[in-house]
Amino acid sequence: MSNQAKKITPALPRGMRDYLPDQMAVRQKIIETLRRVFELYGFQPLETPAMERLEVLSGKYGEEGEKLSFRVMKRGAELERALEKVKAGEAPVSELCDMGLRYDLTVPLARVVAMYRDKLPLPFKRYQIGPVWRADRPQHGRYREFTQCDVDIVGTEELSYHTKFMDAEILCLVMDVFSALNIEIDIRISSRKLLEEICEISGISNDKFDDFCQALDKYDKGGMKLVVEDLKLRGINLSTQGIIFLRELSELNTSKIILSIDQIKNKIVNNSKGEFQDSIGCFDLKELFETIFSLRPSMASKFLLFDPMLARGLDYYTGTIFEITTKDKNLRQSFGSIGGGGRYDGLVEKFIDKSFPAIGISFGIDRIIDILLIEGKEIEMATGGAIAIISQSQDSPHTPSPQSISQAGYVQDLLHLKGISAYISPYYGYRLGKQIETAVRMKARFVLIIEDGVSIDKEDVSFGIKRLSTGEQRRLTLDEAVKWIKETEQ
RNA sequence: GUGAGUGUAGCUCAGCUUGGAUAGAGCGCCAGGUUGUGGCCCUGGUGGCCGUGGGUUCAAAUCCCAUCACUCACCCCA
Repeated sequence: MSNQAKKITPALPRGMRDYLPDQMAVRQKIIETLRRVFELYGFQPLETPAMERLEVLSGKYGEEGEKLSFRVMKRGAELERALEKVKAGEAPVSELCDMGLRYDLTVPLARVVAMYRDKLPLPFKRYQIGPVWRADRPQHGRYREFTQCDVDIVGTEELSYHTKFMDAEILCLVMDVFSALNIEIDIRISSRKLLEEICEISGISNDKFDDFCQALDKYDKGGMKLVVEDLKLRGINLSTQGIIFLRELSELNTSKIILSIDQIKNKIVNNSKGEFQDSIGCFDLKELFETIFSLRPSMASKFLLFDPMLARGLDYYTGTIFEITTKDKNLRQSFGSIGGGGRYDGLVEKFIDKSFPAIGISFGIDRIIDILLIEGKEIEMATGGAIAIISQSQDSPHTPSPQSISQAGYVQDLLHLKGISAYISPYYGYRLGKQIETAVRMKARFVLIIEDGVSIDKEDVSFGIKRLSTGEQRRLTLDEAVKWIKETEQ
């Protein structure tokens, strides 16, 4: 009966993926590398639910983020009631939903800090790895469900020096992570405070700041011309002076970082008509770069860039911002950024009446994996267990004798006790070629052959053990086999 | 949300322009060659509502319309 029923098409939700065992091996290895670095720096793991109450999520990401959030409908009677209200025009459609899938891991962290502020040590250094969801249109390197790996420090205003130090610590960690992964990257760094100052001097009002940032973000793609055009589209007409100022900034040679920050400071002070005596953005950035240069001199000069044109999209950033891309231009073009983050001092304050300085980085694990695979970096293959137990005898076709099976079970149990993964071939009793072929396909590293008429309860009984990667076969006792298997583990 | 492209076997694709008889290939899968030890080779076999619905026609994988799905670009980002 059931086989006549209409079949359900096996398919995934758009933009979401399965990770098959081979892919999982790669993922787990990379995640392991990251985790190791995080723990070296003293970060602790955290997990939070996939769903959050809608009010926790909303109002944190900006208009675009709002649109791209997956929402979850109310249920039961509550849904009925909301439906009535919406139909009657008494409530907006959004009234039908009360929860949403998390859009990133930063807002949930802010919620956690707000909820457990008395229990958590400050500064709170945590990492979190898990899926986030965005209702984007998928493209290469862009998914609707993807794994984010966040490392954040939530500090306390009482420790004012450490508060500044946090940014440098996060950036050092980023450099260490990519060194461990052996990926060549650039870290572009700027500051929202600097952008605010630039925005003001260019003659753009404060309420257009987000538009200004998003327009500025276009610089990478189409230069100053595109930025000006984009600003126009957003209803911002720059004064000639403003355009000249921005052009000067964009053409600034930033190869000498500290020097160029000083130059920008001067430009800001000069262009401000006496409004600015100094630039807080520049001051902070200079301090940050100097700190990193003293912590990790060689790495810093290799990876760090100062980019006054960097903007970043999320609303909640308040200070230092940065973005990670590969040095390889093609990869950079096709994947975009593989990580990014910044300072978000005001986020916890959206929940409670206390503010916590905080900074974090988000690694785009999926893109990092894609890049490692493209670059052909060697990644350990999955193994489906050390040893497959197969039978030489075929008592009656495909039906091994109870005696033969109990021998296999006995051997398997002994191997397990010695910590060797071992399983009885699903084709146990089929012709040998078939059993070996299957063992290869199931990614076993060895096969052990139970021969006809062996009494295996004797101490010194030996078996044919074949190493599948080389084809080498030896006759060994179980102890010797265990030794061989362990030797060949890398 | 806007624009473009693609849907044919488990997978990658050919065929479509110019409609015509049992819709092909490679890979995979299954069986055998192999009285029993995988990968190579050879032989045979399995496998298709040609995305879905409608239209044109004596006749549609092929032409037209609609629809859905996927891919790419924009947007935005990880």
